[in-house]
Amino acid sequence: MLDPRLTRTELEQTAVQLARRGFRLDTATIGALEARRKELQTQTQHLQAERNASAKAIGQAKAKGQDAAPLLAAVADLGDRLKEAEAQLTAVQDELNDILMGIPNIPHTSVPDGKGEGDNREVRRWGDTTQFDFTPRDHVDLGGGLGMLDFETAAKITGARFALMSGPLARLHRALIQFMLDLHTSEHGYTECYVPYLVNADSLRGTGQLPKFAEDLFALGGEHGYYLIPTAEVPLTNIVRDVIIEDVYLPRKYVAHTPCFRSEAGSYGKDTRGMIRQHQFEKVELVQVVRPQDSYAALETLTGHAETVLQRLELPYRVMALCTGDMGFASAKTYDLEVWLPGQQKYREISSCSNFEDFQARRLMARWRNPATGKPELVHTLNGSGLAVGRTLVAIMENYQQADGSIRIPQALQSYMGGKAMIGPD
RNA sequence: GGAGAGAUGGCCGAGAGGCCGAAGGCGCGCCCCUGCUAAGGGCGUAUGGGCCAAAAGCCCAUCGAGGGUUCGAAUCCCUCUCUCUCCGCCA
Repeated sequence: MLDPRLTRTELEQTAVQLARRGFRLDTATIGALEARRKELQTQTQHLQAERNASAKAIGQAKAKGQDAAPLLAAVADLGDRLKEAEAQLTAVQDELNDILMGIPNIPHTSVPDGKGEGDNREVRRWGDTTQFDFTPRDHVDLGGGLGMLDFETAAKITGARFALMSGPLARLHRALIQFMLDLHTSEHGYTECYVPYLVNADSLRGTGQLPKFAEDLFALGGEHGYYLIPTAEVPLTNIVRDVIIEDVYLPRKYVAHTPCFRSEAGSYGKDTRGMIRQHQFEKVELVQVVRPQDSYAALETLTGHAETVLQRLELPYRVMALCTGDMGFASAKTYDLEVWLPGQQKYREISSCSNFEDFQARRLMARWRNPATGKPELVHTLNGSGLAVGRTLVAIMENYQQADGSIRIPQALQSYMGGKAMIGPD
């Protein structure tokens, strides 16, 4: 959520900044609602003050044994008028709040302008694209050939967009998770967390998935109304919801491995082949909660932490600065990491690292006590995939494949694979 | 699933229709006193919001959440959430 002060006093300037990302701010409606809100709030508070004053007077009169009847008569209709005013105020505030909750974050000045994916800017590139003296296959053929990756059986068990892995490939998938967690905890200073995979609506509102993106989520029926997490960002970032953090405890750096569940509504013909886009996938997620003045430096280091995973695995990638039109709803600035996939002859997204500034913090009421002012102020939140495990597995399969369909195991993972250096058809 | 108890400020804890944004204590901050080992005194110490150019000031809201009763609710009534104890069940 944006600072309501922006839509109260700097409405036009805010509209200009939001237009950069293709969002049209309805300034006429907001301006009118704000004027109405102000009027109703003033009126309501006057009536409340009147009620408080007369209630006090009645109490004092009764305490002195005086007749309170005339005082009571004077406020006879006050309750009704107050109730009416409060109802109108609530209605306007709700309407305004609905609009406010649907406004995306303002892009940082360093974010390149653009409409979509094609306007993203390459920041740097690491490694050369893998060369083969045979025609490289994609992970679906490779996994199928090994008999360790099976989409048909997964479709029988559940449906489309699920995968069944088995044997050494399933172990490699698990090894990746252990490797990433060990790297981030022991070398990058993150605190490992185990978190709930089911969350309530408040948590999803806090990080910005609700109310606008309900169709992307899997919702559980029943009395609880819980949702399956689309990313560990939700439980990890919500650790600091409604919390005032003392300065000495900043920055907070959390890492968790979780499954992620996404309905992928609206992506029907996209990436239908293989493990790239699944309803369920594993991800190791990095979250940082930092002082506002530190958040842009933190975005660079956090992105670097995710890059380290790719470098240790010796997977070629590039870093893209997302343009204004391609950024997520809550983000002020995002870098995507794209890994080279020989099967597609393309760079594909494997991590997304974002600075949300105070956008999430405001919804979360996540604050720190600023020693300079002594007051609670909003923190800045960041997160990034470190990395998407399924896609990392795909990248390893495709980049480390041999002519015979076997797959070499990257050096960094061999200790997690019981010393094995190769996955072959046996 | 059954039975019971509870939720008050940074923490502990009182309060049982008006004098309560809330006693008292602890902690924390500032000031004073005293130098002889560890104390004494004073003051202050929640959050969000409105009016205002801003400050000051005034006002509103908040005692787990939401509704209700009342001129007036931390206090009475209803619903929900969470915590604890006992029993059952369970990985």
